[in-house]
Amino acid sequence: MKKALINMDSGELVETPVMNSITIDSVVFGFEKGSLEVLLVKHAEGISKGKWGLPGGWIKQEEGIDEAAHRLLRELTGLDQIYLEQLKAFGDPNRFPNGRVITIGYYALVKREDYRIKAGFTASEAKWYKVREIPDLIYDHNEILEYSLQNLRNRVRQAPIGFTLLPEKFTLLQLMQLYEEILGVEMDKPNFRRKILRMKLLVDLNEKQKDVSHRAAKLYKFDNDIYQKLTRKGFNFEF
Amino acid sequence: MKKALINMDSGELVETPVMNSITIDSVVFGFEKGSLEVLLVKHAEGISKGKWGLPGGWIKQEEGIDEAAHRLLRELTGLDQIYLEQLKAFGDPNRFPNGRVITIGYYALVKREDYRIKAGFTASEAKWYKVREIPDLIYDHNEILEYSLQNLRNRVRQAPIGFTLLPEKFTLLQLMQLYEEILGVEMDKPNFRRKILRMKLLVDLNEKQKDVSHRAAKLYKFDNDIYQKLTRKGFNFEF
DNA sequence: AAACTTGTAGTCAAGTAAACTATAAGATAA
DNA sequence: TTATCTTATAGTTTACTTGACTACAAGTTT
Repeated sequence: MKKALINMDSGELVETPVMNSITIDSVVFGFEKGSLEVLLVKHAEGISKGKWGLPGGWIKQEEGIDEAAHRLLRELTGLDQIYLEQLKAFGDPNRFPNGRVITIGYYALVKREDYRIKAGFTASEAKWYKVREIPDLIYDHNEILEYSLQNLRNRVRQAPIGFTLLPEKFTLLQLMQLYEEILGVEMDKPNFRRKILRMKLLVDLNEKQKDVSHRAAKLYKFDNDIYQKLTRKGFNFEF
Repeated sequence: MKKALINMDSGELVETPVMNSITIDSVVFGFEKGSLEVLLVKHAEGISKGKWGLPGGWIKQEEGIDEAAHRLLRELTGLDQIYLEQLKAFGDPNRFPNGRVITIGYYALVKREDYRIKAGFTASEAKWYKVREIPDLIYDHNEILEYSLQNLRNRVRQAPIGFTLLPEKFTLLQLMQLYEEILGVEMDKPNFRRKILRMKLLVDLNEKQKDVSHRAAKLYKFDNDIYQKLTRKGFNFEF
């Protein structure tokens, strides 16, 4: 068994410096058919066997925390190079049954179309749950999820991170429904379209939807350059 | 020497569960005479002797992290019951010279008038620095400070946390100058006053400044109840 | 009393938002 | 092939908000 020994007065690491009372747990959001969903994994071992929880794990001693979050997500779900941001640390002394473990929460936004290709999981191990139908999770994971949802709702009004949840090419209606779903409000189509187009953040692809049983809508994509410029001078998405 | 022993495979704590590779560092903001300032402390021991840094320390095993942040600030500066919020965790593997230590950053907003009464420090141990005149700090504390400043600038536009930096009773001009200082912009007095009064967030105290060498301005205070209501439906302070 | 400083009120033009109506472009069914 | 349905897109109107600016009020200092 590999061990760590720490002088509690100076805080100096006396033997091998390790970092194993800290974990990372990620809330991975996806959007499909008008619903906001979260990726959960089923725990295979220990007391929490069979229960669902957020994907997560231990930080290695030589890696940064953002780095660890990316690695863990890659290991658990096959997702790579995704939008991932730190939420905050959760450290209630009793959040974890055997001893004190602090966890650093992350939230990720993924395009479901990409996930389908890269996933290394079977349905019994990882599953998308609608945010309105989340079961009882292990430890304080419900609290972390709730916090990240609240955070997402705030963030989405300050920065155009919502786009990260949509496919490369999307229609204005899809975008509007995404905002409606996240913020829990109803919007007016003409007004939404005018407002978002005025921001000049979207690029008209001069393409239309295919295989839809109604008038096809124009496809747009998100322009990252213009977004960078807008962010620097500060802006917000009040709908 | 008190020690901790941890099984690195399962993550279980084999002996006394401890939590000492995690610290807390707080950025304490204050506002005086039109300047935004940060409280720094001088390090008395170790390699960093004589250098300035953020007030911080180790989390105890049986306390929550918010709790620890409050305790540490109380111990180091005598400040109690202040506005304190978690920023995020900083965990670059090399941020700390002897071994891996993750720190959880907090930021605090205090009323300078209160601080003067409660401080238990002499000037050689703790000092307010203007944010534009911060010296070289230990470890990655400059980075943490920079991050918290950025965070403050964002937060201040979403929620009326700025009030926390002002005395109980303040004038509209003081409030405006606070925003100007934090956001680094110039504002128009009449417009600012109209905008902020329309929010109905301030209570007119029907009192005036005293001992000023010009026409005395009305004093206002911040109404917490109304703020709570406003927060629930979401609002923002764009100036 | 004049000059000065800061506080407070109001005006006006330009822009924005919200609610709503109308029409266009396809798809499907009678 | 015409009518009907659904979704996309354009435009109108009214109320409100913003930003720039002017004016004046209320004290202080010289």
